[in-house]
This record gives sequence, C-alpha cells and structure tokens, in this order.
Amino acid sequence: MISDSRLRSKILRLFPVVGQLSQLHQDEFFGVVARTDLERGSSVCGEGQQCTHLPLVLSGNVRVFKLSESGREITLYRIEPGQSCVLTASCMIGGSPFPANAVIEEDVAALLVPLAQVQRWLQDSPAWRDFLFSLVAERLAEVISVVEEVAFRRVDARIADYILSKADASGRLERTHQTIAFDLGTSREVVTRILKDLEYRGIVRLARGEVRLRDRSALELISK
Amino acid sequence: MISDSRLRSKILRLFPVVGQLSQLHQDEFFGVVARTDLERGSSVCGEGQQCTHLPLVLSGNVRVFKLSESGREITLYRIEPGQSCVLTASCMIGGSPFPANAVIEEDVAALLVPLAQVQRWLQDSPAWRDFLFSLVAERLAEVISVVEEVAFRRVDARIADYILSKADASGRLERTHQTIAFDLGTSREVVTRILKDLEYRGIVRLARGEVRLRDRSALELISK
DNA sequence: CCTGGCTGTGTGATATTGTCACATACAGCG
DNA sequence: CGCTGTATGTGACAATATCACACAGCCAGG
Repeated sequence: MISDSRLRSKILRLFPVVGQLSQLHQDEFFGVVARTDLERGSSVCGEGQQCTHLPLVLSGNVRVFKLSESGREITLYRIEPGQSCVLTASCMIGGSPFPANAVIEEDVAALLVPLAQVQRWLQDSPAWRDFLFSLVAERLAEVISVVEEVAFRRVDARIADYILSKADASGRLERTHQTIAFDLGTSREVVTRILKDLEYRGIVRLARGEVRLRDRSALELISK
Repeated sequence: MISDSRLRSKILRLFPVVGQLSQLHQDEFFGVVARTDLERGSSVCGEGQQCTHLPLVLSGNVRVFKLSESGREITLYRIEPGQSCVLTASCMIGGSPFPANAVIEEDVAALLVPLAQVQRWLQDSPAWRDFLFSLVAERLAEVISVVEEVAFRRVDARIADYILSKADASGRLERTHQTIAFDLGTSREVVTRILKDLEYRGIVRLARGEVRLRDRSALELISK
C-alpha cells in the first residue's frame, strides 16, 4: 500500500502508464503494490527460477547477464528506473523459466505488482498493454544488438564504444578490467591488452580501477 | 476472408488460440484475415521497416537474421508454421522499427491480421494475449541463447550441434559451408576447416553441398 | 563433346581473440 | 613495516577471422 504522496508522484513520473490507468485501477495499483529495497550485489532471479511478481524499478539498476561455465559473463541489458524486468514479465505470462541471471548493481528500490493484477490490467488497460509490450520489444531489440556486437565487431571497437558511452562528463570511468570484460563478454586479459595499447597511443590514461579518456576523437575513430 | 473448411481446420490446428476466441471474434478472424503466399528467397522485412499486419505462418519458414557490413550473417531464429513474427508484433505495438532482416527460406503460406484486430483481441481475449506474450517470451529466450552460443562456445562444438540437430534421419544434411556459416555467424573458411577436420577423423563424409553423418556419438562428444 | 563461367571447396599467411600460467603492483591493515 | 587480497601486466600458445588465391564440380551454349 502506497500512501506517501511524494512517493506517488515519483511513481507517476517514472511510470506514466500508472496515470493512464482508470481511477479505479490506479487506486487498486497503490493498494496492492509493495515497495521493496534490494541491496547491491544481491541476486534477483536465478537461472530457471519462476517469478510471481512484476518488479517496477524506482531507483538503482539491475544487470541481467549470462554466465559461462568457464567463468566468463556477458551483460544482456540493464534495468533502469522507469523500467521493469520484462523477462520476468514474459516468463510470468508465458510460463517459461527465466533464462538468465540478474544482480543488483546499485541499490534498488522497486514496486512489486502481483501476477493477478498484471494480468487483469493487461485486459482492461490499453496503456498497460502498450507499456508491457514496448518493454519487451525494447529488450528484444537490445539483446539482438548484443548478438550483433559479439558476432561482428572487434573487441577494441567495442571497448572504445564502452568507454565513450560510460565515461562521465570529465572522461573518467571507474571500472576494473574484469568488470569491463564481464560486460562485453570477453576475457580480462584481452581488456587489459587493448587498454594498455590505447594508453601507449595516448588515447586513455589508466590507473587502478579507472580509465581516463584523453583523446575522444581518436577513440571515436577506433569505435568506427 | 477464409471460407474453405479444410483451411479453417488447418488454421485451428496450427493456431489453437483462434479456437479459444469468442464465437464473435472467431467469425471476425475468418472475415478479416487475408491469405498470402511468399516465395522462397523473397525478403520480408527490411531493417528498420514498419509493419502493419501480423503474419501467422501456415507452412514454410522464415529466417530472421542480422547482416554485418563485412558480409557475414547470423541467424537469430526461424519462424515455423504455428508461429508468428513477434518482432513484427512487438514493433507494431511498441512502434519501434524492425531491427533485423527476414527472408523466406521455404515457400510460405501465411495469414495477415491487420493491426486493429491484433489490438482489439489483445483487449478482449486472454488466450490471444497469452499467445502473443508467449511468442515474444520464446523469441527473447531464443535470442538470448544465441548470445550465449556466440559469446561462449567454440565453433567446432556449435557446428557439431548444428549437424546433429539438422541432419535428417539418415544423417544427411544438404547445406553449403556458406549456408552453415551464415546460420552460425562465422566465416565460410572456418566452417570448411572444421568440417574437413571432422571428415579426416572419420566423423562425417563431405560432398559438394552436403554433409553426411558417420559417427554420431563422436560428434555428440565434440558438441559437449 | 568442349569450354567458359559460376558456385562451392581447400589452403596458406597473418591478425585478432581466448586461455593458461605466472609475475608484478597497489591498497588496506595489523 | 610486511601480509594479504585484489588488480594489472605479459609471454606462449590455441582458436578464430580475414585475405588472397587455387582448384574442383556443374551446367549452359556453342
């Protein structure tokens, strides 16, 4: 039950779909959803697990990834505030098990919507249907672009993209080589070598746990 | 408009969901859907194209794939009879462009459902909702498993799997090395080399445009 | 029947990426 | 200080991708 009006308006801002529900369903929404906090590092859905609630993320983020037997990982996508775990959603509805792992990357505050309501609003609200379908379509597109990346692009170009897109305004990126490797689905050594080469060429500066961008345009060239 | 009763029963067999629509919607279904034939080799959805109908496949199949600039390809999944192009579906509903290519692999007969009906039945029929959601969930799972394959498995193991799963009862597989490479997202030379090695080891026999399985258990070992 | 031309296959050379095995460097802490 | 993890650096070698080209089987037109 959500009564705090500040929280309500935050919810409405992040999930405009809630505002598009009928007054009745909106009341029901605030009545049945539960707020949870999930701590950084905790695992959300194990491989093959069944889910009974649809989580709507208010803050923090969740990394959804695949694990290999040899200890490598690859990130499929991240769930950011205003989004939801559609894999959860589709598995709930389709009844299949969850085909990946998910861990909290930054402390998450989320709302849990029980399966029954998810289904009912799906029936009653076009906005809710669009919301869920758009989420799934978006994810499918994201995962397809991961396939494209892994299958066709060179690792140096992917690392270049990674730095360009994740570095903060001052060009700093706080990650270990291992973290980057886990995101990209490659091995730590490869990341180390490519970064070292970029440093040698004066394009980045390296320090323990951090990459600093020096020459943005050169990196853009490498990212092609 | 579908009036042929043999066709009707085929549709009901391939798409049980149609039988679960209300009588009214079922009549509407047979009234509004159009039958199309698509010829082998024709391209269905170009990258970035918008779709206005949901195609339900009755026979034949469609290969959905990604193209790289360098001329490589990778198959994301195939649409078989009884299935539909959910990418189409989710793009229709989510409004985003289609992020891949699709070509007819074997001549296709399909039904086209206009967007308006797709949306309306989504509202009225739980069975229809489940049908569409399950399709999307399935595709998402398929594409995720492609990511896993490409990122983590060795090409020889993937080729072994490929032969085991696609060869007919007598162990024959009619494909060129290029075709296999396109499916797996690797290059033709790599396929040639691995197959040649398998032949040298007595596990397969090669001929122009065909692979013949000789030693199933050895291949299963390679596929791990 | 011969002969191009096309498609499919074979192969070496070289670059990139993944794996294994260690070495070294840095940070925090008693 | 020295100890203990975590993070990074690197050589050697295996697997894969790319490039360049050779050659083999098939087939249509002469």
